[in-house]
Amino acid sequence: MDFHSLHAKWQARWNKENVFEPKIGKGPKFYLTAAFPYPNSPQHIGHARTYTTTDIYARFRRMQGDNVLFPMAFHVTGTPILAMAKRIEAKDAELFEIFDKIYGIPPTTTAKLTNPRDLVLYFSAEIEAGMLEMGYSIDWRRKFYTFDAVFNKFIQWQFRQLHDAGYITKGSHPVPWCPSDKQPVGGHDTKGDVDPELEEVTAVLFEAGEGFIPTITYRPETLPGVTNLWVNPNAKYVLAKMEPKGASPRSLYLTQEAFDSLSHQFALQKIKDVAAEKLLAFKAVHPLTKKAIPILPASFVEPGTGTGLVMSVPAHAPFDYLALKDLNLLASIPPIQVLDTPGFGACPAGEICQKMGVKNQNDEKAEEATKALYKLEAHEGKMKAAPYAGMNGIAAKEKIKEDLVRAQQAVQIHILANAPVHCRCGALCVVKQVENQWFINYGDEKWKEKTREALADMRILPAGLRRDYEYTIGWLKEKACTRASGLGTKFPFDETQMIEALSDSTLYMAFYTIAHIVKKIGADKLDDSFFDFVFLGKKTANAAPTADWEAARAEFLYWYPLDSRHSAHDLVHNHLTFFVFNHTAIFGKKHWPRQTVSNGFVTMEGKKMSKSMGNILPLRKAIAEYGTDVIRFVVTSSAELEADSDFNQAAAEGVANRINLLENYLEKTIEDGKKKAAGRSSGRTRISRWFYSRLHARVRDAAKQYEEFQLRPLAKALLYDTVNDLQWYSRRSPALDLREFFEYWTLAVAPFMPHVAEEFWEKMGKKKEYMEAAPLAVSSSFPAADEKQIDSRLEMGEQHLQDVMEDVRHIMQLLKRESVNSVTFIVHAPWKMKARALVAQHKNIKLVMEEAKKDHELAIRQPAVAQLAGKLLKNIGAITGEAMDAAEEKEVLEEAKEFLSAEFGGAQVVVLDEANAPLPLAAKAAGALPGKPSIIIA
RNA sequence: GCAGGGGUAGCAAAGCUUGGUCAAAUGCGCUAGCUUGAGGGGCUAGUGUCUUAGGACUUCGUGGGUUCAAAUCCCUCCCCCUGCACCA
Repeated sequence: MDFHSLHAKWQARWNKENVFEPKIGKGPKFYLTAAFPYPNSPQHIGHARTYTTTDIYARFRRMQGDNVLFPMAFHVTGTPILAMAKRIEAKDAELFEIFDKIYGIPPTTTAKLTNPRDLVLYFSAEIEAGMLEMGYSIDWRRKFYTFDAVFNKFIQWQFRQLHDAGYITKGSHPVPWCPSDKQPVGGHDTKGDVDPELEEVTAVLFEAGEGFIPTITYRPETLPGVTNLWVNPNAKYVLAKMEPKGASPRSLYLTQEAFDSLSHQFALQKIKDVAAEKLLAFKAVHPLTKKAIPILPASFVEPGTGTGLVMSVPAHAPFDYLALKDLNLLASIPPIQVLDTPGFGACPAGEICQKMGVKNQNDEKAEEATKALYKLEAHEGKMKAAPYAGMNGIAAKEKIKEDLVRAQQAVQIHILANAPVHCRCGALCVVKQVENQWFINYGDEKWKEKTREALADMRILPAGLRRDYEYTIGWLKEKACTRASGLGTKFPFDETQMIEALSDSTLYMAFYTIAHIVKKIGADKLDDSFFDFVFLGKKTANAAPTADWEAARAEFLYWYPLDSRHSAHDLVHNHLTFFVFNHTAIFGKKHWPRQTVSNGFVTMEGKKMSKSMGNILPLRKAIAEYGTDVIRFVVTSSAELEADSDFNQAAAEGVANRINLLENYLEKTIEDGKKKAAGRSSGRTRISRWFYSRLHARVRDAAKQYEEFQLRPLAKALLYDTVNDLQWYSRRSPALDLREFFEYWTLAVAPFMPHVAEEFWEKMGKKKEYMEAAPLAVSSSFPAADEKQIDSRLEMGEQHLQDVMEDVRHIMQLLKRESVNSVTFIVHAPWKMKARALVAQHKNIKLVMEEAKKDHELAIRQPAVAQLAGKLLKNIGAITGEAMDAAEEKEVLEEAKEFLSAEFGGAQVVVLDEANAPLPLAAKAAGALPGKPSIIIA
């Protein structure tokens, strides 16, 4: 089949008929959206999953008779697009190569995309083209960009609503920061695309010299065990005045590096330089014991980490222990044990170093030992000294931290856990405490409650994600909602700030409903009273609703609430939860969302797609290579909804081959149909009734599977199992009766493979024999199974036949026979069925025999019954189900005699009853069981 | 650390809720045969071990337990993946 000409042909037809541009007020509605794409590069095959899943659902609902709206738009808000344009302007070689090698964009084209707007338009056009080629049933009239003036008006209205509700707050807040660009940095701003990780640590203050020595630690609970402090003898130190919020000013000793970095977090003033030697001459005062402790040199202290000064706990920190050992001071500075851990003595750090063979502070294994000991002591270690005695490491840590901060003996500082992180500009990133930061306060308890209420009424797919939503609602707090730069919408309460990307994408589903009307009205004519009217039904005295306003109001009321929201599952913990929050903040309960559907990602030949691996398959390239319907099918059906699906060549070719196979059968069916008189075939054979029983059972289950997004089992049934059935049917029967099959099958797979379906539908001709006539598959009704044709006895019969054939082959194999002259089947005597039923019922030989005595037929052959019962009991599970009786078994075998003979190379096939088996076969015949006839091959 | 998910035959993956028909679907791969001018494609059989009559035995991360019966239920341990925000 030529998939490529198919796309163009049917997409043109759909467009001509405007099938995807629904009008309001027509029948039951269904409104669904998928997370809009971010056009900073072309889309790859992974992007196709969410939209294809959504489209399959949209097409299914349409065939169920719903008036379906599926819109889309482009999200251009935020800084990644700016960063991308900047990299292009800087002629970033790596980026040019990725575009060239992976996406086939020539460097001359890339070079032109230095303006963010041009970049957006270029990539969004590319993405749109890909979506059109994928055949998505999108209403394109509603497309917009989040930097469009009309959308800006909408978002500003949304933020004023949030503000009025009291959900907008202001405060200060730490962010990863580039001191050279003077901007917060995200993963896309850093060298190697590393995500900067913020971490809060405790800096304990030791009085020394003219001020305090702050030492950062992850383990404040070990403070009682501090014997000394460490200074890097090669680092440059300064004395600086610090004014922390809510605490009195202090003079602190820091490395120059720490001073530079921490001045972004605290108000710091340098007083003077201090040489390391000078520090080493001081004594420090232990904040708990008030004892004087020495300050010693150590090479492992990194000047750029934390404050550049470290406290020493030789009993519990391998580095400290090793450094003291290296200085030969262990004797004069004995380690002080703080935590008691099973399996360890008075100096766990020393013991673990010995156990692991760690030599000195420069040994790589020291890090490993530190982690191992920390993990152990955190859970199993018990604090020895009051007031923390008996607590484990984790509990003590929190308590001590709290106590120290309250006593102003420690301050909390933020560091980058994965430092050093470098900005693309080359500068070292730091943590900056941003003042006057605006937030959306998702921490508001009443709002959380409302959101939980909304969630409780929503359908969440996959169902297991509900707990993720609940958890997310629980831990969300203030979310910074503005940034200094980026595309998008200006923050209405401070127009120097831009609303950031996760905050302007929580309510746009409502905007879609009116997007096409708003475009007509124009941004300059839009104000809050318009949105108040359309979304909230509020009339303001100074603004009388126009016809356009009324039309917009009608659209919103018709389409809302949103029936289904789709995205990949990584958005649950932010976007999707924000989306529910914002809906509850602004709309009444009847407009709260109904459902979310989250899918996994797509891997490529079993591996995660990544730029560095170069295994990204651009969507349009894939379409050109494999065809739309093949991609739609593979991407959505090769894994369960929540799991990652895999795109691989073998699977894609497998799907294409099966489609081609079906097409061949269809061609033949159409040929045969022309020869024969039209009309339903009558007098179907057993095997063809079997085939239709299977088909109708699948069609019956299909609707539910679409509704539940069980796309993998559904796809398996519709394509793989169906093709296997077709092959068995054609093996069993010389003539095939497939017209009805194709009519049902074509419509049942149409949501998955809309182009193939249309082609098949057209080939079958306008006059339908089994289905309601409809010009296009896309606008046909989803088929309802003819349940009268479903017959489990037929399925049992074919299964029996296959079992019997397998047994014959097995016997032949054991006898090393290549061919046979005859195969004789001896069907069990009817009384055995009775005995079987008793065994299944009682599962106990004694009870079976007692019952058998009451039945004349069984009573007269008790030894045989006992023997049979013993045999059946061995595999009790095998006989709990329904079974065919002797007559049915015989009928199946008799009917298939010719077929069996052909299968066994023309052997004579004989079917006998146990009762009338000839004497020489009597022993064999006696072994016949229900479901397992005796087989004699000769 | 917190939260969620997972470990099944060469690979991928279903089964686990509701224990028995599970040596365990299905696809891929592999082996053999047929078909085809070759290849691709298609068809058939096989693909844990042993077995000259359809059988037996051992398997579903580890170690225990419950049960007549466990991949499925309970407990221990080991290992892997994802997310933890200001970033789309």
